[in-house]
Amino acid sequence: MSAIHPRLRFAPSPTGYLHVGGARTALFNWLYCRKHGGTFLLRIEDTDKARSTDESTRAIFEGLHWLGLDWDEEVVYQGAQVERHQRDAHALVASGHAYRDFTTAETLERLRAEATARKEPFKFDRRIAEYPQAELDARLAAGEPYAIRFRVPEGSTAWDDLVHERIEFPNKDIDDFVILRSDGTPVYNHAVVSDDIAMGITLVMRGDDHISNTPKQILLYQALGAALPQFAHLPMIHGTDGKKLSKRHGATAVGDYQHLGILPSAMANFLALLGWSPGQDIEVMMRDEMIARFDEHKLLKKAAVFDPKKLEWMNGQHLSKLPLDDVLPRVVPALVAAGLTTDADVAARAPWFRTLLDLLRVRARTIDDLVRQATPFLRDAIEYDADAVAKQWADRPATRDLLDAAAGVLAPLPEWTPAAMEGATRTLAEVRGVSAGKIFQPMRVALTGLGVSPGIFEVLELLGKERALARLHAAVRRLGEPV
RNA sequence: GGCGGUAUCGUCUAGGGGACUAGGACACGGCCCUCUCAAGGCUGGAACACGGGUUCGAAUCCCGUUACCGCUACCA
Repeated sequence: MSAIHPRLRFAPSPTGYLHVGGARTALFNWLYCRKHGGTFLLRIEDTDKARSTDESTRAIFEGLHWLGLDWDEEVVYQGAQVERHQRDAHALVASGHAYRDFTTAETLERLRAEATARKEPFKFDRRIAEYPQAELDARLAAGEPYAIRFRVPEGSTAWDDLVHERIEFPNKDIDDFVILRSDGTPVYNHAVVSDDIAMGITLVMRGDDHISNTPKQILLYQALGAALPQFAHLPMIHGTDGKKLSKRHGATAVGDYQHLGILPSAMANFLALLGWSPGQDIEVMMRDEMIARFDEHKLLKKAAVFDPKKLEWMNGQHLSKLPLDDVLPRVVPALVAAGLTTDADVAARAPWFRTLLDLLRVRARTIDDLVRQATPFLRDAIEYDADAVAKQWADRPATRDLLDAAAGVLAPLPEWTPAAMEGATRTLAEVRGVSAGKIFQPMRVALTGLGVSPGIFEVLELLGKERALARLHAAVRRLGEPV
């Protein structure tokens, strides 16, 4: 049943950014190929010149690159295939599977309007396109424009969908559809089939909004005398309100998530779980594991709702579970972009940066979170968070006294090690008769300006003795000032 | 309207006739851990759309209803 060498394609039309729905379709195609040793192809469906832009094409490439979905052969541009589309269409005319239709758009519109007025469904009557041979020749000779319509045969068309199993359509419900417009350009269904045949596609995996197109395409394959590929129709992705995902739902382009500080592996992991489940309660998967576990037979039929909250959680998981070396290339540029450091600085203090980011990443959900938390460690001056100050520095004189004392016991330490710092501060707490937390919390605010940070001794160590003491003194000074 | 598709906690899902007092995850609440947060552990509430069948037995199979989605273009 399965082809010897699977060839799959992702075929977006470049009329916008790379949508998360499209990204997920691409992901499943890619996963299938990587899992089964297939070839993953990319085809840009730019037949609609009015809506297609190079910018969109670039956005699609970028989105795919970012997600790590690499294609195996040169990109195919559908717009460059029109000659073949025309050839195939005329071949169908020659073989009797299609016919020329001289009916003008205006006439069609009128007939449709009339049918609607009569409350009848409009159905194209192929008899209005039939002319005696002599008249046909005359119209042709006169150079009258005509569209080419497919002659839908009697019977019914069915296929065994990889996710839906058997689907069957009575052919009587399918109108004779246009495959080549009167201006010589191909219509979608025809272009797709012609291209898929030419590209040797063995499995067409796409959104289930194409289910109704499939019988038309199958008919085309058969008329063209080509072998049928397998079909797999993936469910759609909806917004939180259950409607098809659109701009109204906020971020829907993969690029949006990239800029929101999401890691590509987390995005891929999250997307893969929309419409597929590896079972065994497995959720978090790194790339290789995802490929290993991917199983097209476990694809789901039901549309899924895109939940940004879960995406964030997933990102937090990846942020802390990925090898540090895989997350640094994503985080360092963000730090540089925020003006907190430079590549040269990172290179010069690599071990320090690794320690810092390793400590920070477990408590961040997005790269943006991480950048925010790294700020006090990379700037000379810190900003005090009002809430943290209000909470931890409520009793200003007492806090001032405690911080002063803390600086006092830390300053003489011969070695700036966590063990030494902990000993000194805990002893201080004992002497003062307060819990250790009563010292650590105000210190945290003094050292980072924030109410949240890694362990206090890790913070002290990361900051270094000089800067740490300076911040404690600054806090003491600040607490001495009138409010 | 016609045709097609779908239907388990708010959300993502496990489940493919008895193992289901329906499991996990996100989110939400509580507790533990603890110098804060995150992570982690424990824990609470929360679902088989409805109605008929088939069967000794149905979340699982069949039919219908309802809801939602898609196609019905010389759009893709």
